[in-house]
Amino acid sequence: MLKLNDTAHKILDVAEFYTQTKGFNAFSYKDIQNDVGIKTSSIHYYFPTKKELALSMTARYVDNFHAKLLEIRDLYPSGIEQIVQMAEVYIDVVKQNKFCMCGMLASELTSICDASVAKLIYFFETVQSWVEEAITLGQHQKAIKQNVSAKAFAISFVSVIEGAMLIARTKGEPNHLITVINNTINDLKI
Amino acid sequence: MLKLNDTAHKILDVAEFYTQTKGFNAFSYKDIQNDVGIKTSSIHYYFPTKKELALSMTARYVDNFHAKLLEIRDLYPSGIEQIVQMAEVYIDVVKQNKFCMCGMLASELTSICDASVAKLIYFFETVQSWVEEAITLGQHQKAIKQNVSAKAFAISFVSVIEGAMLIARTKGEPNHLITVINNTINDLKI
DNA sequence: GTCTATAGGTGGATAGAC
DNA sequence: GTCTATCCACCTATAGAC
Repeated sequence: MLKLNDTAHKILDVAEFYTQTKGFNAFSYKDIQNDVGIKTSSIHYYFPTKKELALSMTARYVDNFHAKLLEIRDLYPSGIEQIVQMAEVYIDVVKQNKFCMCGMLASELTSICDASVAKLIYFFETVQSWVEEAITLGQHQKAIKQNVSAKAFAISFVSVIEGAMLIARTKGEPNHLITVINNTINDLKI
Repeated sequence: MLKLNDTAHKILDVAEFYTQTKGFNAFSYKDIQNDVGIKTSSIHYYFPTKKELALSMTARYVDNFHAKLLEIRDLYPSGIEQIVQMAEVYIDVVKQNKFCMCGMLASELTSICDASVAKLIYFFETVQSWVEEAITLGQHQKAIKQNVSAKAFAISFVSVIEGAMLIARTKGEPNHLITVINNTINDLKI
């Protein structure tokens, strides 16, 4: 990720917020102007086009999210607890009436550039790999059923979270996501 | 659903196509004008506002999708085969580089009216109920594991399909969705 | 780096003729 | 029902002063 100054970060904060709450096509440079207190022309100084803004925003989000996952891995020695904590991150997102930024941009795929799409692909693969390793760890710790395929579970788990967030969103509360996560994790346990 | 004439249906066809491929916020009345061959002002004759267009489009889509599910139920006596056929419908959508309309609108939730949101909620509940009944049927037919909770499975299955469609979309091909579906259905079988 | 000013286009929507 | 004509607000983006 290129280094960004404070103003650039504030711009990305606002862009990120609107992307996760309303969608990338549902906010404008004027919205950023109002929230950051900087003119639209100054936003163009940092991000010449909206597509470039999307790329910087996505790159930063993907890096931050990955860092959060690595932090969870450091903090929790239990594989199953790592999965629970990761799920908690997503539940928090829905509690704030937000959607996963990468899920949102996946839906608005035609509005972003190829480099941003590549970041989305990398994001989902990274999260899947992280889940796969947590599952494998949990199996070594005899806390997760041995007949579960860590890889297959990881692929489905990321998908089910993304989908459940979307459905939870329609109801304005996270219960749907929480139910899906609880059922899925309970099925894992020995 | 209110009765619509041929022109209204053509307008909705185009709006539906763009919503599923690009998103509701990513097309304009001018796009419809170009594809249908009718001026934007005439579109407003049928659908005074874009939000009303969204509502009619959603209502029609939800009805059509439900009819398709009932048709599958009529055609296939096997519960497990009903699930396979339902999954096939979603795979076809992704093959056309489309996303589920209701998933798309769930992401763009802030751009539609409350009545449309209610249709989305109804849609996901309807599909879940249909899946639940197919699972219960498959269990009576001794083709699906008895220890599976039909209700819990249905909730997760709809979520996993929506999420897997979104992730498959980033790669431009349906393999991710197909993998998730195959893994999920294989786990069901006795 | 941030501003004013503005270009040039597109958005949804309306009035009124036919 | 469909058209022409038009409104005006908004959009992304740029030029150039400070």
